[in-house]
Amino acid sequence: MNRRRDEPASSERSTRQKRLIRSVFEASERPLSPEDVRSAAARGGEGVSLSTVYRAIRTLVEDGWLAVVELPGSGARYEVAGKAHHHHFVCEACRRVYELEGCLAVDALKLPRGFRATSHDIVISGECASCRRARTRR
Amino acid sequence: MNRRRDEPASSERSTRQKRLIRSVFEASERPLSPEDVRSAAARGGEGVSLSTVYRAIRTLVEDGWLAVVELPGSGARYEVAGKAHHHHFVCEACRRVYELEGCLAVDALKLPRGFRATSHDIVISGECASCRRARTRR
DNA sequence: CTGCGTGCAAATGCTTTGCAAAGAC
DNA sequence: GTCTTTGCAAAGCATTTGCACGCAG
Repeated sequence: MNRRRDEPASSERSTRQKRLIRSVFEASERPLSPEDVRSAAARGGEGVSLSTVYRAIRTLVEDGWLAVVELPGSGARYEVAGKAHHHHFVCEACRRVYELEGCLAVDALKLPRGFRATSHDIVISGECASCRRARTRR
Repeated sequence: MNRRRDEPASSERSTRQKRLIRSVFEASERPLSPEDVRSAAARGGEGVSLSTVYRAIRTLVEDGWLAVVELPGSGARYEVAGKAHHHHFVCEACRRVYELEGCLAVDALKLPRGFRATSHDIVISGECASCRRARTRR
């Protein structure tokens, strides 16, 4: 039904940079910012320029290969698309982003007459287990 | 229990600009961006500089008089705090922000062990009634 | 070869900050 | 008069874009 999600649009050229950027996302279990991607890519020897990361991300989002994750109080982050519908948890202490399972019945929120929803974003903020543990001694 | 929410902290001076900025928020029924505030304020003859708006907003948020509204894909907006708990709807066509009544039982989203939630943001995106009407002819 | 993709630097757009002048008390 | 607040311009950031060169096909 949808285009395959494991490769970019056909008209694009395969370059070292693009392959590297995609592998960084595939290896990550949490949403990444463009800078996260650049530094992660840099760790592997050959790097990528930030502008290339931005351009690649834009294309990958348009291709549907990446999903945008908007978080309150910080720039957008991205994660490989196609995962089961889920939402995120942001730890206010360490700023790490966790993926949560499942989704509320958002349909329960009644919209005004004539309004039609196409998507929703839910972000829970709080304190993650490791920060809590660290704070409450040990 | 909480500080009064109808006036700023006591140590601050009352200036024409601050009074104007607060009145703009009180007169608005939807969240405003700093630029929204500046232009709304400007309509009333005497204006305010953007930097003053930014400074006032920051103070008002710290005082708890304003609440921050984070929207996917655009800068933060602000609304007077103290309203009943609610969420927002962003029309993807006209970009207007509407307030929705009620709230889902967010507690239904199970957090991992040890995680503690302190707040949540829910934003529904879609098409509002007036844009839909305009699009479907008439 | 032909042309898309990349890196760098410059340009943006939004928000913050330094500083001298204006205003509140 | 003293100390806060304002406005403007400059500084910061994050993101985008123009361009010349390099690499994929």
